[in-house]
Amino acid sequence: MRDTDPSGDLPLILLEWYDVHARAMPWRTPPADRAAGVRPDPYRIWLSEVMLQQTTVATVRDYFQRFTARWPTVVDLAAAADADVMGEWAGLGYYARARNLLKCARAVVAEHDGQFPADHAALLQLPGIGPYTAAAVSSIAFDLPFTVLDGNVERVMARLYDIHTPLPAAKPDLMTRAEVLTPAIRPGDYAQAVMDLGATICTPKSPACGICPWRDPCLARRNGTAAELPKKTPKKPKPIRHGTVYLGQRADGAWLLETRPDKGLLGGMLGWPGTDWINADTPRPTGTPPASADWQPLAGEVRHTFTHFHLMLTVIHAPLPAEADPKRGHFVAPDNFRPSDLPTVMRKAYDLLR
DNA sequence: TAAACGTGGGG
DNA sequence: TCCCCAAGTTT
Repeated sequence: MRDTDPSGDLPLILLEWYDVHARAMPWRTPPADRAAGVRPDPYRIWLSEVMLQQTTVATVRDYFQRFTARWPTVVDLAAAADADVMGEWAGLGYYARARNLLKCARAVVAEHDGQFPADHAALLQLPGIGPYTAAAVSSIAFDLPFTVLDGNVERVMARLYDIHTPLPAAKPDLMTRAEVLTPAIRPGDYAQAVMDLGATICTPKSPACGICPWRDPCLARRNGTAAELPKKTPKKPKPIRHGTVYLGQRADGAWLLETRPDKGLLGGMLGWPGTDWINADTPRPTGTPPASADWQPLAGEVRHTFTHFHLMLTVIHAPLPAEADPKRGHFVAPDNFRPSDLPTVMRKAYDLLR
């Protein structure tokens, strides 16, 4: 019976699987605790969800621990200095998330009395909270019946219903299917269960269909198409860009750094002064250094790949005179300089000099 | 709608 | 080495 008309039992089957197989995570309230009445902390759910955007669980763990140790509540985070939050986020990527994280924390304090609203529409109005995160916080933190649609859920739905429309065009259809399945009971556990299923069983390559709790109703498994779903529109090739950064250090050890403008690539992050990064097949002549000094290029170069281009970075360094008055940037005393405050591409330039 | 926006790990 | 991928949002 369930083979031919399984729709009514699908959510229940997955929740039973989740009760046994839920992965432990620092921000997660296990299903047993949740059943005993333990409520998740909306601050920690929100923080983890923002960190998890386009980022693996393994990468997020350490950042989450450091953030919650340093800023235990949203009120603490709202009071933090911008540079401290950006420095703590360094290396996680997609730095607009960190800028919006602070804006959101301050909005929660200013507009919601320091408490995240248990209201999907209100959450959606906050900076950095889009359709996914609003649904995730609503369901996981407040157990409201909203449906998350992330990469995992898209993949699971595409396979469960054998949908061959390529992403992102298929999203509305996948969302409708996901919404129909979302149960009125335990929507928070259910949301995490579908994502866990996608992360551990219904994986992008070689899915473990044999041990999947939804193996019987899954149409793609029945049709042998699971491994090729979801279809995606082809990606555009990445061009190569070239640029130069200037690593200047005074005799007292202070480094010449700049805080990048809030908009654009690495916005709001600490970095080395340098040239624009220009599309080219070969390196460009170096630009104008931030201060007069005996600049010398380093052997080798920094290679780094961003979302939409490859970068070849020439690194130039110089000792700076004590009276140097740079046109750009500011000096950071060695006691205040943490290489870990730099975004990865800038840290690579520092590592090349070391 | 499409492009911009990071990084590290796995195959 | 290279390509794909990860619990997306903003413009």
